[in-house]
Amino acid sequence: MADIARLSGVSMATASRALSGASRVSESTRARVRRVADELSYVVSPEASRLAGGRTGRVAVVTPHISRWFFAALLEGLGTVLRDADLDVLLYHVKDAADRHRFFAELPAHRKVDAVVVLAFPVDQVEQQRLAVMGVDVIAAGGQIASYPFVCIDDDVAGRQAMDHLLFLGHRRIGMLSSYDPEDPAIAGRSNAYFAALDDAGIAVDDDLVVSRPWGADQGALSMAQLLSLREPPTAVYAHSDEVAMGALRTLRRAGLRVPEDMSVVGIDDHPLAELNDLTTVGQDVGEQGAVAGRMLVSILRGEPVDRAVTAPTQLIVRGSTTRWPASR
Amino acid sequence: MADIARLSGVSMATASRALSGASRVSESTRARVRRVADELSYVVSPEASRLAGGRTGRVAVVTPHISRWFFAALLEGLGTVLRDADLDVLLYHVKDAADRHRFFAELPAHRKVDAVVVLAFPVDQVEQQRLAVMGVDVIAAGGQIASYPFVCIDDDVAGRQAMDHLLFLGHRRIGMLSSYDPEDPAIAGRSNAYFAALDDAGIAVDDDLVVSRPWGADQGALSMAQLLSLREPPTAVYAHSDEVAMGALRTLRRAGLRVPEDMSVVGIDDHPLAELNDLTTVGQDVGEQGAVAGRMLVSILRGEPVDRAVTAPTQLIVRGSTTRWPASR
DNA sequence: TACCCACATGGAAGCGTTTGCGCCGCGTCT
DNA sequence: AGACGCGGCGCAAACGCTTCCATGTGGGTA
Repeated sequence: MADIARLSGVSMATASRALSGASRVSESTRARVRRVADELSYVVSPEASRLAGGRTGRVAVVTPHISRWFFAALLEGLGTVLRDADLDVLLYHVKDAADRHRFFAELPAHRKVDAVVVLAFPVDQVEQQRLAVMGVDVIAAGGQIASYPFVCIDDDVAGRQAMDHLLFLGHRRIGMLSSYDPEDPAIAGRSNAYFAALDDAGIAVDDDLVVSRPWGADQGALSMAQLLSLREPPTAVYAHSDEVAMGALRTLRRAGLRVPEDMSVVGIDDHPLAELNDLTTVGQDVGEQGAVAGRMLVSILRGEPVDRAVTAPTQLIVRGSTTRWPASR
Repeated sequence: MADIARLSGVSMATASRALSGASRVSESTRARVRRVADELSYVVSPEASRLAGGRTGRVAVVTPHISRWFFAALLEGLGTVLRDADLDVLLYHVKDAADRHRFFAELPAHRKVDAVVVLAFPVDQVEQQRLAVMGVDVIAAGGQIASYPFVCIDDDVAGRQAMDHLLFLGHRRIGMLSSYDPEDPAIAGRSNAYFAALDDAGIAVDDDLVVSRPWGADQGALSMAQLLSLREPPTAVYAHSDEVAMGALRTLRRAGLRVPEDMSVVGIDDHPLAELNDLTTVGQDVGEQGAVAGRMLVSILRGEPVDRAVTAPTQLIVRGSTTRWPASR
């Protein structure tokens, strides 16, 4: 930087101010310095810059999954906004309990970022305290954590949309393909919706119709099989996510059952491949949620006030996997 | 750091040495300093550390896609290895031509990383020169760039495995669902394999059987439809990727055609949902490729010599979407 | 026993910015 | 016309660490 200051005939102080933005420098000086810097393709050292007092310009994103569509889409939306705000994304993949423990114990992002974004997993009290020692802002995307600002869908609502659709179609015997995932908070809401909808419709819960397995398409296939092994299987199933529903679809196909005539299936998420499978689902715009989270974060870093909670809309998307019961002919 | 030096009764120089690793410090001193640091949950400032001379401990990963399974899986494998090596991942999503141009023009990662990993997209001469001004190591994963060390599958081989399978089953009239993607280098090899396989089998190419569209399941569906609009459709189709193949599967299902009896379908990649659709494919271990790339990178940063090219194995995975032609009964 | 050496440690000079403070000169207000 | 205010700019002190070089100590060697 000393060089470029000399070459543009100003002091380092002025050069710094010229390059770093809105301080009190004349427009002409700024332009000159900028031009010199460009010619030498010079960029300020982020380390030195940060050291001298300032932000790191980096944000940590911690996520339990990367290759799962939902998380990747969230990350994508988030990344776009952060990039536009000139923030770099430091990715922390916390894939299992061991990683998780290590992450919170060692806080690898400590002193490296201005904020952390937690993607769709709950953070317990102890972990929140650890996060607090980093002394940075935290927000949650795709999942809800009371202590931090967050953006996500309302799982109760989404679940109700799916269930009410099934009920409206005349189904009375509805199975639930429930997913549990130690890292995923979304589940409770989606399960609650099932019970609430049934309750409102005056239908008693049949425990046999609720099957719970880890998340995953293959697990969905197994869950569906379990329902098909019942003396009296359901006429429709509500899956916690599209991947699970797609697994169920396979089992149904293999069993020679017709969808939707013999069995209606509804999922949640509107996964890109859901359309291919003609799956009725409750859609959400995951990328947009990531983007909203990104914008919130930028505001927070600017010191502006933000909503502590934003709920993303969900909407039933009717495709060919659901129909009236008994099926009209 | 001054604090922890004082508290452990040593100079800053010694404290620094104790914390940073293998310099000449007595074991007892080191332990004492470490303990004090832990108690105060102190970590060295990466900025200051870097500024004083040293690596950034960061690696840039630049990728054209995030939510596409292949890229996410690559990233996942890569991230795991880099994390174990105490390297942070800075994610750069270069989603379109504009992003791309901006990335190479501004080099946002300049001075921020020790190395950059390019995920499965070609970098032209001019761009390579830009990368060179960053003065860091570059490697490619999931795609091949002659100038840099890389790890990826051999697309010619993978394509041949798929095509030869179809040919072995007796198919003579084989369609190709080709994907083009300005960002994706893999395509040429997969197309070449088609022509080479046909040539070796003494079958003339019928241009009508080759349909080329942008990547994507929905595009695959359209491509398949195009083949079905032929006077004489093929008896089998070879898709450049599983997503495309799954799109084709939908079209076939809608057309009331049976797979594999009426039409065999083979893809490439072994996408997680391929199994659900009982899709025969040529599998590759994408996560492992990412991991290998990560290990290569770590070696390079250590100054160790590495292979400039590693080819990941691929293998035909036979499922239910392919069968003999004419179909036995 | 005297001397050399290796090893553990301390002192201090940077590393490349940002920024508080002060200085200078010009336009304005009275 | 003189004093005041303010914009534009330079000086130099941090920022928190690493590392070169010097110093002191104990053990081994002749």
